[in-house]
Amino acid sequence: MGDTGGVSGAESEGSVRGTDGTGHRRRGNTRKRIQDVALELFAEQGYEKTSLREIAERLDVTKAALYYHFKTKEDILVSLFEDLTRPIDELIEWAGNRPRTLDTKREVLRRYSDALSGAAPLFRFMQENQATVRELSVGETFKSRMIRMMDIIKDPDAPLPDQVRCISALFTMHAGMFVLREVEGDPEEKRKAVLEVAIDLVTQAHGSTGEDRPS
Amino acid sequence: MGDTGGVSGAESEGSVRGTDGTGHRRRGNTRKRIQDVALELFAEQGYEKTSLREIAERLDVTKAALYYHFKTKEDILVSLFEDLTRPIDELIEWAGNRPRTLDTKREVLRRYSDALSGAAPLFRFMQENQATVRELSVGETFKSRMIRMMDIIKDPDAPLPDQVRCISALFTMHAGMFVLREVEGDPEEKRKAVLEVAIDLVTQAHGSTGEDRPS
Amino acid sequence: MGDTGGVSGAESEGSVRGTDGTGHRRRGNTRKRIQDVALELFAEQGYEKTSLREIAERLDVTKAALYYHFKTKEDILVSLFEDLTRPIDELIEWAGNRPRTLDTKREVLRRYSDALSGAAPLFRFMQENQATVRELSVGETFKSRMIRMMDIIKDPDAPLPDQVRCISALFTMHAGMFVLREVEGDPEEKRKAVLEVAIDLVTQAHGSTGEDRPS
Amino acid sequence: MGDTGGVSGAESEGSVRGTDGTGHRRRGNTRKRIQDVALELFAEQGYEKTSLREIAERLDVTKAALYYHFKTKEDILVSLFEDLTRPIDELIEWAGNRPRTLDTKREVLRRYSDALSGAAPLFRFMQENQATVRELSVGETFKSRMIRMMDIIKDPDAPLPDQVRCISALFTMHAGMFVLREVEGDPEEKRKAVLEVAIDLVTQAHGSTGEDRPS
DNA sequence: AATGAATGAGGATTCATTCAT
DNA sequence: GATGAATGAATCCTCATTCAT
Repeated sequence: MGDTGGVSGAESEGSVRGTDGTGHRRRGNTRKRIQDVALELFAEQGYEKTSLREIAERLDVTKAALYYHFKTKEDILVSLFEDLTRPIDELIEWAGNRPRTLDTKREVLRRYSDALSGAAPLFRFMQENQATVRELSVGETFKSRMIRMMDIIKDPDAPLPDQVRCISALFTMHAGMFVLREVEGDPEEKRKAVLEVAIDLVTQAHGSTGEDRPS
Repeated sequence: MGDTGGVSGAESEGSVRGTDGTGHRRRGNTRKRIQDVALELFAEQGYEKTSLREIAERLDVTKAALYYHFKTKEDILVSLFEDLTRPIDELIEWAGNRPRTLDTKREVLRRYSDALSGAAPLFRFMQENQATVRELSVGETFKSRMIRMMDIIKDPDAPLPDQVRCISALFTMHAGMFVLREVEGDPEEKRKAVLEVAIDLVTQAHGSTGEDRPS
Repeated sequence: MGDTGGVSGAESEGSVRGTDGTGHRRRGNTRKRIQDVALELFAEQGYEKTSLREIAERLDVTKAALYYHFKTKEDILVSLFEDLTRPIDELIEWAGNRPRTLDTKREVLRRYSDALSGAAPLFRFMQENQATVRELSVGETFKSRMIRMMDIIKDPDAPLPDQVRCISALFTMHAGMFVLREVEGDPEEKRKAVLEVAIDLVTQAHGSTGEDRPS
Repeated sequence: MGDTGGVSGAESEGSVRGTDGTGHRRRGNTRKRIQDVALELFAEQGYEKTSLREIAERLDVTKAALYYHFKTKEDILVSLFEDLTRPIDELIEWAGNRPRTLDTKREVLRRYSDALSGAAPLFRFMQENQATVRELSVGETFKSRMIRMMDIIKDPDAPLPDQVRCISALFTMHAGMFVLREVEGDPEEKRKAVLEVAIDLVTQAHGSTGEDRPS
């Protein structure tokens, strides 16, 4: 499992022995281990195909143990979502307090790209399990986030093709994450290429409306 | 569900000749009715969440009747896929026999747009159930179709951003189908806007390589 | 399949084209073909594991066609049983009208051996599906036949070991049919060896009671 | 069912400590209770005809409870087989380390008789469900056990009739178990009669080869 | 002499969840 | 902080059988 899949950034899975900062017998990492394994399996096989039995078996605990840490299966997903999408919430908040200039939008895309690659497996999961996720609570949450993102970069009064360009910019970034796994090349370079195209799209969209032109 | 969801174009669901109110002689079309209902439910709720019981109930037949017409649940999906993706197969074949000029690519996108909107629910389904579909036989088939499409419009030696533009063009068309349901506007106009953006993307990708320039 | 499996001795399965003796377009062999295939599958896989679908598929007819010829699945088995065990009925009748001398018993065993190898697959089936067959009508019939056979060769007042010898003689002949498939050697020779042992057993049983001694 | 059917010798079925009449706390022994009931039903009705529903109902638990204790239906049978055929494995091992004299063979038969009657219902089951068992994993296991037993008492270079005698000895013991239920008499006496006949058969087989003669 | 379409009953199996310990 | 044992509801699927044509 890659580190990007880790739920709490820095230390994940690996460091099992040792202290958790307080100097005590480190326990309490089970919750995170559950999240890690769940995310990995959800992303790999989908939400429905991943059973709690499977998660428990991988962790070598019983299903009942999962229920000590999470109220339901859905709750595991919710917790992942909350932990991992905070950067995006912050981005949305940050953008809310700024004028909707082209430069802002470009900066938004740059930051979004970072946020996305910091939680790639989760976003891949959301993308590949839309039908399932739609009837889960995170579905609503995710959708409203996306709508907020669109509000930020898309002008509802612009000509339709320009609106499409903005939507496309966002989706290109999402799709980029897993479609480009099929393409050769250094991941970081690919990310930059995707970002470049997304920025281009938004720039073009802006250009035709003629608000503030890029160089 | 619009008529585009119907499996064999013209008459769908509605026209049930024979005694329908009295007994239940609705001869011969049961197979198609199953496909129609299945597609509708698969697209709406996802593949896993749609049970054969539900399909059967909607049609007012028993589950066993479904098994008379299809060998397995997956088989229903396969049959839908085969029936509905024929136009895309033909498109791929057509494009295979042509030089890969910009004009060809644009024509491919135009035809692809038609093909897509002729089987919108199925494509929406494939998009929203990728995790599930990946381990189904249609998953492989679909993936190989997509790769063929990419071979047609994408130059593997072009700079990365241009390759991304091409991929983005394709995904914009896919995503356009269901994301734009959130946007106001006439469906046909939206389709045209999406197509315009996709063609633009491919054109730009082509331009920077400098093969054959558009006007 | 094999000729011993054929329901009516001489011509089975193979001769499809041609006339059925009257000079007409041979029809009416379907019933027999069903019996042949059913016996083959019953013997190979067991009664429960053999579905009517499978039988029908092998014959390239529909399940419904089977119901034209036989009232139920069980009925197919019953018909096989009736057709194939006639020789044994006749043997029992023949033996019923004779004194129970050692010579009679030996002759019974000889004839029994013939009868058995004339319907080997059916007997193999009966042996290997006793649990199933027990609750079928043929179960009762078969059991009563066996009891009659025992009455013929076994003396209820003989010492227990001698009674066992007689039972063993019969079972040796049954088991001989399929256990010896594991042993190398010419089938006809094996049959003779089995018969020899069976006769020996009955002879010994008789000897100790001292009725009429063999040479 | 007799105690010989019990899976773990001593206390079976009956002794259910805990509140049995009131609630349903009959802790810990559920696994064994499942085995007991399954064996009883398998032997009585056959493997296929015995549904997990039936087993569960008899135990007054849900089907799902069975799946807590056993992975599949087949697994229940496998567990019975493993638990109950250990004595025979030991016998085979014991015999493997000894010269193949007549005395050894006789001792083998004696011990085999004991082993058989210690797991009579299972052996009856194996005998009566051969067709079914053949495609189950225990089928292979059982067959290889039988072949090992034959290796021990049968000389592959002896004349065919003598080989048949040895096979017959083994089958007589198997068949003896359930065919003799039809014959009057004390079970223990019947067992001894069967053993005597089996030993006789092996002795005769040995005698004609002339290795080491009995008294 | 046979088919096409369907049914009702039941099969094994899996799942998320609960709760006393 | 976790387990062992169990449940209830649902899943896909298979089967023997029927009947109008």
